[in-house]
Amino acid sequence: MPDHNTRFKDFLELRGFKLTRSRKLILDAAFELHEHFDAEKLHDSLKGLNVSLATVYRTLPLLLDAGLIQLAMRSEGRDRFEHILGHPRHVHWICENCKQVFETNLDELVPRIEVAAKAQKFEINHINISISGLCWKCRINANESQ
Amino acid sequence: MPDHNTRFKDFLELRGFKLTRSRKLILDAAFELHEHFDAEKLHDSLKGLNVSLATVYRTLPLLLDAGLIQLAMRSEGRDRFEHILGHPRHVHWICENCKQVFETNLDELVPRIEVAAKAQKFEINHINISISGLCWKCRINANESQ
DNA sequence: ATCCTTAATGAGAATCATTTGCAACCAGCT
DNA sequence: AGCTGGTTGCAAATGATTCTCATTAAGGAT
Repeated sequence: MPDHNTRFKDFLELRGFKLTRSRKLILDAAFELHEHFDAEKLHDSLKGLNVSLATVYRTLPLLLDAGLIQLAMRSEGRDRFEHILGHPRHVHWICENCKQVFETNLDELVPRIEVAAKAQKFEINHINISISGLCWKCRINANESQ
Repeated sequence: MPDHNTRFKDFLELRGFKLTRSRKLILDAAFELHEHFDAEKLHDSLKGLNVSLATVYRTLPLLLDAGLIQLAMRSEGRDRFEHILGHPRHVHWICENCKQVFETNLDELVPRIEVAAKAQKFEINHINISISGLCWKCRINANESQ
């Protein structure tokens, strides 16, 4: 059984929630999508399996709480998630022009953030770093059209 | 004339937009609120001045583009902004329990981010760092109630 | 100062992601 | 197998944000 399955099972048990068919399907779908996804895309990937969009929305907070997925960003009016188990934390670089998202690792920044957390006795659950601007391709295009 | 006013004026001129009564009022209101605000709060602070909520929504992107405000975070389904002219960039620490927001400066992290940007030829326009978890007060309460 | 052109506004309707109410269902325990 | 309370699918509701459109008002030209 994959790691994320046992983790979800344990999480639900601890909270007194039930491991249902829909929840299992949603979790698996989230780990089969190897790109950012929103509620609708996740639901689409379950087409034909009779899982309602409402249940997808109801399950997303559980996956977040369980530390299985994280909110990658909000764009075009929707929340976009990504699964994180086994994935290193990373920074999101979002091009404001072409909307593409790039990722880099976050390792160098973490120790400094942890020092700041300790100083104010803050218990970190989640770090979100996103940087918006122009990717190299769009910079070139912007200069050409001047 | 305060700095933010001339900056907004110049920005609008450059883009061929008009400096209207509503826009002036909205800008001033944004700089009078010394806390995070969402569209509705900003609109409330203009009560009686006959500025419509739609215009507040229409002006927010202009203030963002002009670099006068920034999106501080999204919480409880709303976008929260803060004015930034003259304010140092900072990290947001958000307590998931009491929803309070704390701020620390960002100075130590910036140089490292800039190195990463240079490596991928990314032009940074905006850096957003928010960290969620538990503030020290809520940690204590959480432990007590176990 | 008045005209003119066109962007901008206020008010309300429309949109659309996300939530919720509810009756039927089923996971997990006895 | 029977209970029981959490869970679901569906449809309707919600609520932040956007859009429509008739009217108004910047700001350049006269």
